[in-house]
Amino acid sequence: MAVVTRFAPSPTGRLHVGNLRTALHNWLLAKKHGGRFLLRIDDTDAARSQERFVAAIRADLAWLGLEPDGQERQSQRLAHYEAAFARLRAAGRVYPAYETAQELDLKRKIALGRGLPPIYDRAALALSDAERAAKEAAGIAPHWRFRLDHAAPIEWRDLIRGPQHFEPGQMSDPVVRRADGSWLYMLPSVVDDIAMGVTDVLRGEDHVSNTAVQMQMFAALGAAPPRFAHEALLVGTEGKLSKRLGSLGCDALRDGGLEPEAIVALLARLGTSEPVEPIAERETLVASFDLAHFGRAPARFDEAELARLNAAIVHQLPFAQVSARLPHGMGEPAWLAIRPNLERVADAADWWSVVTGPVAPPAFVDQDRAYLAEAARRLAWGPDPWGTLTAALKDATGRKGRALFHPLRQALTGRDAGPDMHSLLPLIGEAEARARLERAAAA
RNA sequence: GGCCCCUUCGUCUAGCGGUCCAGGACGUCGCCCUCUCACGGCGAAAACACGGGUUCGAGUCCCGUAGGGGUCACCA
Repeated sequence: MAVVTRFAPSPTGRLHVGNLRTALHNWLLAKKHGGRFLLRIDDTDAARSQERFVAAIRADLAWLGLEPDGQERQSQRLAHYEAAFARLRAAGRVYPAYETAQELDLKRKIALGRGLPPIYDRAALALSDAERAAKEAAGIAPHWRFRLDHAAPIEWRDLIRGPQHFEPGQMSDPVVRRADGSWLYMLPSVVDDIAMGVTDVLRGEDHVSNTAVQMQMFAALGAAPPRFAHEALLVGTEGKLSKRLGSLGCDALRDGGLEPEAIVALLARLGTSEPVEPIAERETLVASFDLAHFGRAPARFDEAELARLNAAIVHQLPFAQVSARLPHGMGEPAWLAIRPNLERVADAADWWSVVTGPVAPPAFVDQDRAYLAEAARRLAWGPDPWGTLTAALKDATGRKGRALFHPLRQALTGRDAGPDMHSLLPLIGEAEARARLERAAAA
């Protein structure tokens, strides 16, 4: 059977690293099995959903190369939820409840205070017809809960966590519909997973208990449940779930000058037994992807590690892939010369400015000024001007090592370190190089 | 607090009772390459949370302790 996975974000904010990872893993899982990766916008919460975030999510996925093979939008599928709800209601699996949010909150606090699990007490289920009528007459609109079947334990074999077991009696009957008639995540998700033919639900472990109740929803709607896999969440470098991590959006990553390949390479393998490596080829990542490689403990996401990986990726990037992002006039030879010294592609502009000038070398002592004047006179153009120049100066002055090379680098680039002068000097050009040497000698 | 999950080098992890004085990757350190930095090559240091069991034998099984993560919303 063909594999169908889905990524179902709610458009209430930008995608962050946690989201990105889940999206990527679903994409990898689908591709690994030649299946389809679907995007579903979970926008049932009209108050919090925003159109600009829908656009941002699509753009972010496209930037990362995670193009969906199909898309759905929950706000356009309301009729289906209505139909499923009617079925459940007819089957007695859904019931009206009249408590206010404040009352429920109070009940929870009391239970917690007494050391009890804050589970809904099913008071609404015990209401008589007369009591319900009274509530309705008083103008109280009900919200609706899915009635969990307490008869048997809920079990499934999780593709990452192994055999799972939940006692429905220890869980609250989930609210599936608000008093204003709008839908909560729980039921629409099941209805859509059935309709979309989703075979594998891969999500964060914060969803495990949701899966337990959704198992019963699939059954109540007469559908076989998909396979489930819950991955451990990411934590920050300090080992806790950090605010920084939660707010580290895809936009911030992109603005930070990171390559999508670096983000993908890290997120694809972090927390798995596969080594994190600067792999730019998507096929390699797809081939090595396996849910069996996932650890069950939370993994740390380290921005420094991402930065290092980005540098390694940049060092491999061919000119054709970056030329559009390079400063005007910067060609392939310059890219190849500068590339090894970059952490981010954007930093290429800085080195390019060293080539184009002007540069500001330090003040030299008399001895070095004479040396640089000598260098300006002996500068000769050819296939390897730097090799020719340094060889000539070595003979003429007897200098060697650092004394021979360092003043030249400083005068020509204004810096103490940088790309190989053999490749840098031809880029600077004969006239400009001589001018820089003469200027430094005269300063 | 109840329930679920987790705990091996700094980090991600391999390990499914003996072949582990614990292997790999990243990082770190050293060496090499080299006219600088970077890249690259080679090498080294570095871990079984703690306490009890079970067993001839435990990183591997059991119990407990400590620590961490998740969840218990008219969020998703």
